[in-house]
Amino acid sequence: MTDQRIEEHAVRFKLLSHPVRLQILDILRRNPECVCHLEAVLGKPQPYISQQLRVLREAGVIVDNKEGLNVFYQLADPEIAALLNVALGPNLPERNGAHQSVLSCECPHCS
Amino acid sequence: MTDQRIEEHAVRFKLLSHPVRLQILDILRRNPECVCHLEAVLGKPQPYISQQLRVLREAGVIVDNKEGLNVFYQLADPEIAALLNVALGPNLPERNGAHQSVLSCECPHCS
DNA sequence: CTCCAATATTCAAAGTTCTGCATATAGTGA
DNA sequence: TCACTATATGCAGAACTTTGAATATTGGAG
Repeated sequence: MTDQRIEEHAVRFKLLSHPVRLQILDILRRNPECVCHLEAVLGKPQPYISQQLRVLREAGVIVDNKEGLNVFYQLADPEIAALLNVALGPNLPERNGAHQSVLSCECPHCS
Repeated sequence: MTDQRIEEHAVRFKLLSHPVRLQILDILRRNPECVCHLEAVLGKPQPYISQQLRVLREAGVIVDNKEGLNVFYQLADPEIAALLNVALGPNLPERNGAHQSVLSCECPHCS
């Protein structure tokens, strides 16, 4: 295992070592969701959510998908998905199935 | 997934997000090793290694085993082992088998 | 008991990350 | 075009991590 390879893995783990980012990834591994949805579920200010999304996006772990005014993010990294499966438990079909609407989110997918 | 549970997982990932700690864990998942061995392999000063070992020990991820003057550390957390298997690849038998002696290490296991 | 070798602890400076806030951009509909 | 809504960016202070250096502890040999 070269130093450079170890460093890359450490950087990946660092992405997962932040509670808000970890929670975002746990949500996105089930369904693509828009920023306003994450804002509603996590109860954090929107610029703060966007900043964490940027970190994940620039690392290539998630990708964004514009739908009108909304931006839907989804998990795009199978290795991260595998790590989440081991750490947080598998992404079960019953959790995975339907998109859970959230009252406080007004996006097209929730309303 | 409660906030507290997410927080605990984030803390675990943080342990793995440091290159030296990650490398230590990658070595220890193969064999128990003494501090002087890690010092020789990693090429870092001894107090520095001991500090990272303390972080891992206090988190309950490794345990120490005194043999005379030497202290041998080993991985003691199956969940961390599982994460390492997914991230760094499996701990193969051929890597796992014999303890690799290191010239610059003078401990009883190396000489 | 004294010395030596292995490991542990403490502390402080330098660097990084986190978080909140103010503001910018971009897409949509009137 | 203008106003509005959703999202993104930039920046700065606070908090935390990292790293190195000096020093302490512990256990064994003589």
